[in-house]
Amino acid sequence: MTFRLYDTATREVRDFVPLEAGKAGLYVCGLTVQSEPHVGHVRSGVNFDVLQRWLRHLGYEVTFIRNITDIDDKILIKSSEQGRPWYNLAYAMHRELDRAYDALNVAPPTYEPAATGHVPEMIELITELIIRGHAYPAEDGSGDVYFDVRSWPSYGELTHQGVDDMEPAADADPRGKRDPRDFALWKGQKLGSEPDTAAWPSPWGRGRPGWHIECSAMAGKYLGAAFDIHGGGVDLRFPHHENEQAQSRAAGRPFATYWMHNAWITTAGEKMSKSLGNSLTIPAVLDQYRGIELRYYLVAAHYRSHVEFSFEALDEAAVGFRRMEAFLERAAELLGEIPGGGTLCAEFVEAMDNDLGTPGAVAAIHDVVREGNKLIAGGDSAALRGNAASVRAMLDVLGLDPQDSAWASTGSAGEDDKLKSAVDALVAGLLEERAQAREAKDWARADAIRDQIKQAGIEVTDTPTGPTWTVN
RNA sequence: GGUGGGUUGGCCGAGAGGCGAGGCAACGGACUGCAAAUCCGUGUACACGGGUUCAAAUCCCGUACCCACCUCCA
Repeated sequence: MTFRLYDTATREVRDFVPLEAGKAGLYVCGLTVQSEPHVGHVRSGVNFDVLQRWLRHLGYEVTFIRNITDIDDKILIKSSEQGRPWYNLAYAMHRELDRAYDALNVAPPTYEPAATGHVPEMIELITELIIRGHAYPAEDGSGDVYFDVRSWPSYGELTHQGVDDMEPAADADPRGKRDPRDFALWKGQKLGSEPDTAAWPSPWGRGRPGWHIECSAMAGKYLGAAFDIHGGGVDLRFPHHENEQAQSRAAGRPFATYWMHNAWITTAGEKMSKSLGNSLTIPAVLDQYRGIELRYYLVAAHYRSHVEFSFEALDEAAVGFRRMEAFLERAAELLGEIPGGGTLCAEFVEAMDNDLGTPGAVAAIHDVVREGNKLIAGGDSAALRGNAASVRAMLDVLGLDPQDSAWASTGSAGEDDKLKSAVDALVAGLLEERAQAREAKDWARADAIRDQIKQAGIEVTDTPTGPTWTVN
């Protein structure tokens, strides 16, 4: 069975056929680093990380480019409000985003280019468009350069819209546009209101990039004129991706073969960007939940499904994930270590091949976990070994292997271990006493000891191999 | 006005013509001194109204409600 994915441009699930056998080029629109990342922002990071992992699992050599937009109107406005340089705000938020990705085990892309580092490539592309008659410098002397929508007959092809059906942008700045739908490739510096540091020299005077041009320029630089998959959030289909495709193709570059778009996460029925307080930023959520639990929550829904975020649903997801995790822990106690490289079960593979069907993949893991739990009763066995290895391997494809070093708590790990062995020594004596009471069938005494330990916040659980304890 | 997406059991969330994905919760049973965990079992779910079909949550027509995008929001 081949890998199939839903292509937004053709609106159908298609077989993935790479331009070059064995290789996959992937470009994903990353974030505009203007504020702290929230749950909605990282969904795209997690979704495309799963895509990357699946492609690698299938044996593709993946080149994954995810950009950072580090200059735009919002960054300039916000930084000015906060009284700090725009580049400081962008850099700080970029680091914040990296931390969020790390906390969710989102693997770094092959490269993460930033818009401000690619002005020459953009100028080159804009120049090409002007030469070919698809772009023009504004006639009002503003220094802007616009893409000429009317000059490109297939404009609107990605989102299946006719130019004449588009609502003319009422609020668009009409400075020197031939058509209100023309969009800016280059924005001339507004002297006085914008800092000098936010302007770069160009053939059309000092200025800064339009939004869309950066992605066309950077995708072209790192992936070539034609590449396999372009991804991003649904909101980017229009205008961003439509414009990227138009300006790239108008410059003679075939651009992406497949377009993938992830759906939204909303809260209280609204886009997070509108309704966001501070409670849903990644650092705030990670105060209450582990990164692996949040990632499981995100992966358990299909990437094209709208998710209504709630802490109740996140709670449930966390419980469901712990079922898998607890199985691996019990198996590890019996087996010593669970080997890597286990086989993926057929249902899992089928689900993943079908447009990254992570919900089905997760269900498949739960089924294998159930089998594994039955095998545990039989102690160490080849069957259990294979089963646990399989669970681990499947979780790993989803970036959810609890034993992945990426999840190791940073910094205080050694401290935790010391504390754990200290508590263990203290509890051991009490458990020994309880064991004797149980031996004598003195249940009242045994339960009293268990209650005493519980008072200290430690839960004792009896297992076939003896009692264990966990904090809280 | 244009272009898309959605409405599934108490909850989350898949599926896309025929056998009840999976998880959480609940209830019963097994196991356990009791718990916990685990396993087994228990559900007349597909917004509404028509239609097509031997068969519809799934296809078609209509209705209602919700959401997204329409030029710098993942």
